[in-house]
Amino acid sequence: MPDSAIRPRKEFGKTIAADITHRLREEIIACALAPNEPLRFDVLRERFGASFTTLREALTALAAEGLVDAQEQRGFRVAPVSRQDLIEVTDARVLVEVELIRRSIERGDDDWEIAVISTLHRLKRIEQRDPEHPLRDPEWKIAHRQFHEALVSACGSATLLAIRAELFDRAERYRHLSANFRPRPRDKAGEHQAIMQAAISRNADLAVQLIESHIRSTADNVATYAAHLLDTE
Amino acid sequence: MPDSAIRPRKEFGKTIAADITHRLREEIIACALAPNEPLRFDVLRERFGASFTTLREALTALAAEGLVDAQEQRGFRVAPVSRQDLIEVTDARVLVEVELIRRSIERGDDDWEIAVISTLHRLKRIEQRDPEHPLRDPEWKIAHRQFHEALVSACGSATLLAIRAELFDRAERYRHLSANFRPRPRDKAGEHQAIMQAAISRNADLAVQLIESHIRSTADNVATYAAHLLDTE
DNA sequence: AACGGTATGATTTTCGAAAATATGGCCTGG
DNA sequence: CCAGGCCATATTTTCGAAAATCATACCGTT
Repeated sequence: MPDSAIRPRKEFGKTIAADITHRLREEIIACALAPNEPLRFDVLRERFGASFTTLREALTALAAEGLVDAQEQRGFRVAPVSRQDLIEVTDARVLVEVELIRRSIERGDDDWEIAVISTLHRLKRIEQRDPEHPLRDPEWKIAHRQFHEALVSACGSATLLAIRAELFDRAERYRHLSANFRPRPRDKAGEHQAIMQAAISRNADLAVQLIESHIRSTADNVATYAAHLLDTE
Repeated sequence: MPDSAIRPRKEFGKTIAADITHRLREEIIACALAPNEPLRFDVLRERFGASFTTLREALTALAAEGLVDAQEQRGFRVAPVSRQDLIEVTDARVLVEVELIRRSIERGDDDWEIAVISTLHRLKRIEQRDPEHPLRDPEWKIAHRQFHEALVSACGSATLLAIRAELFDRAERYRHLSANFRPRPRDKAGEHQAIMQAAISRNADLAVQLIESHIRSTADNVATYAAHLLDTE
């Protein structure tokens, strides 16, 4: 049969709702939809070509993830940003990520080591090929995410990994927020390399320390260069 | 005007969807809807008197909370239980709760102390009045939840509190799971009292230690008395 | 002119029908 | 008798219209 007769437009998941959830999440994280921006159904309907209820389902899911703010009877909007929220997300990330790194270093097997090494390798390749601002490169974003995921992938707790993933998304939105105003990326390549080495050599204390300062210094960077976007009243 | 003319049936939130989310969550936590039970729309439609899309929205939200399992194109079901999941939830709770207790003890003011003391007082009152199995008493459940919430309420992080609340719900479902098979509740009153005293006297290390064993021993209890429900294959 | 209430338009929220998809039984060929 | 494909039925998923709710401008009264 002809495969693309009408094509009920599904790219990510199997359901349209899951697909739209995915696309909306990406756009919010990338700040293509700005913080606080109202998410009106007319607009979304035209933009994503789905019906009210399907969109509503996607927005509800994102509200549970903390990327969307649901105001009952008054619609949805992109979750606001604030210095306080940035601090909370950063602290929570440190708490969780530190625990997961420790567990992964303790439990990780050969496959884990291979995953850490190879994801870092790919990340470095992309950085060499294209040394400009990495956050604008979708490939870099994916590789970066996969490296950090690989680091904690051997922790053994799907529950904590899910929490970690949500916090990572929320933090990435802040990184995008400041990306346009940051002068130059600092030496992330070196930091990633050091973290990898500490992890592979099973030096948990060092890895934890490096991860924590990696997370915190990134957040500090955001806080300074996106200050004008965070202190709004 | 006549207030209950037709009454569009809204008890909890302002929207029907939020109300149904709330009611469904309660029933799942209380195991009125058993783990793994399929959540078919016909049945839910009759039970909650809402339409497909409204129910779908509620189920999607609960899926994001980890209480419902969404199988694309094959509907929803109550999230399964397992020994592994119980361990993960318990470990995650310890990680988060310990951190929040520390912060609350450090930052808590007079109002915090009052909240901790008064919520414990109410809890003890209810336990005296009705010393049988407390999980069957909705008032005890609320009071118990409020005491534990009060303990961490001064932590200063809405983000971590939200994560904590989700984990608390998931753990409470396991407690209900074993409630019917547990011979007698152990001395929770004493444990709560000790935790309160450690917190109020700002003995963080002791409070942390007590909370951790409180959480872990409850989980151990569940693991033993609900063993036949956890080791299914 | 200021205030309060009301009508109007805009927007969200809910509904049940219709389309899409999965499930289970049946039939055929080996 | 079993395996594999096909049709019928059950169930989920999506849609756009209709109801409910909110926001705003208007009008009359003080």
